[in-house]
Amino acid sequence: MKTPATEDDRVWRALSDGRRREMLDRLADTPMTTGAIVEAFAPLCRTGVMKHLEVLVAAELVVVRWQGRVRWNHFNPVPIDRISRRWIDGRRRKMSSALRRLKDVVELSLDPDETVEPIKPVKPERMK
Amino acid sequence: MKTPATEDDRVWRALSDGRRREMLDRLADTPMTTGAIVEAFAPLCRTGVMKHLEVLVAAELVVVRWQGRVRWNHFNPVPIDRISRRWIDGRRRKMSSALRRLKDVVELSLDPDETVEPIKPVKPERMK
DNA sequence: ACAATATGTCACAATATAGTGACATGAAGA
DNA sequence: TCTTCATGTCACTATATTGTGACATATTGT
Repeated sequence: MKTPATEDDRVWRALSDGRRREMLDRLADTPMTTGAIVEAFAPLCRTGVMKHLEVLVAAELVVVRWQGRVRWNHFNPVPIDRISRRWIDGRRRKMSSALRRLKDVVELSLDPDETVEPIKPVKPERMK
Repeated sequence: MKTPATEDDRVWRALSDGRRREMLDRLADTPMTTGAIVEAFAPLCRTGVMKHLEVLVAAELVVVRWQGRVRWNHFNPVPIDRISRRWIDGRRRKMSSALRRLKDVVELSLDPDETVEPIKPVKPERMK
């Protein structure tokens, strides 16, 4: 990504990592201190956990709250709701027509001139 | 990601890049040849475009169909629908209760012992 | 046969990301 | 005060991702 990174970009990026999705999943059940998260994600080291949390906080998927020396990490569902609306719900129509097109195309693939498997060009091993 | 990468992982990864999301957005309107995509995404070079397409194909978000020497790239909405169901719809309940918890916590933050802003520990500039 | 076209592959550089260990600091408790 | 605890920051390595140019190959049209 060379553009400045929008809010949505940060959310998608944050969600692209399975560990972070798992962290969110746990935090959606209940807020946790950083230490508790570290235990839950062993053998990943504490610094590693904190880096993931940093990404989640930057995306506003996690909200931090302090209680003395303890840091509580809270899941914030708003950003996910936002990208879900913008990207999923806002495209339902497009998607269903795309699906229809795709089905047509795949079914037509018995036509000798057209293939779904790219067995046509160059040496078969190269043009996979 | 050190684990083998599941189907869902590949989808999330693919969606984490804004360019790829934009490609999908266009392909959702209409299938395109690789050349047409390259034109649309100038000044990104052809090899760059193909790498993005490769990621999208690996995630099954794009289905390829050959017609002579021309490669048609079709958007496949199924994987997005899948992660949407598993991750968004399947967590609605969790999310709304998390939101309630979060609101409570944020409102309570007038309590002198508890803060949302991490202004407590260490030197203020360091413990951001 | 030949040239132009559309695509695939390779080798490489630049940058981003994930992860670790060492060290530092404020809070809480004895 | 002194010790432990929870956390933050820095320096560094390893790996992944992104991007480019050069070259190769099949298809199409002349």
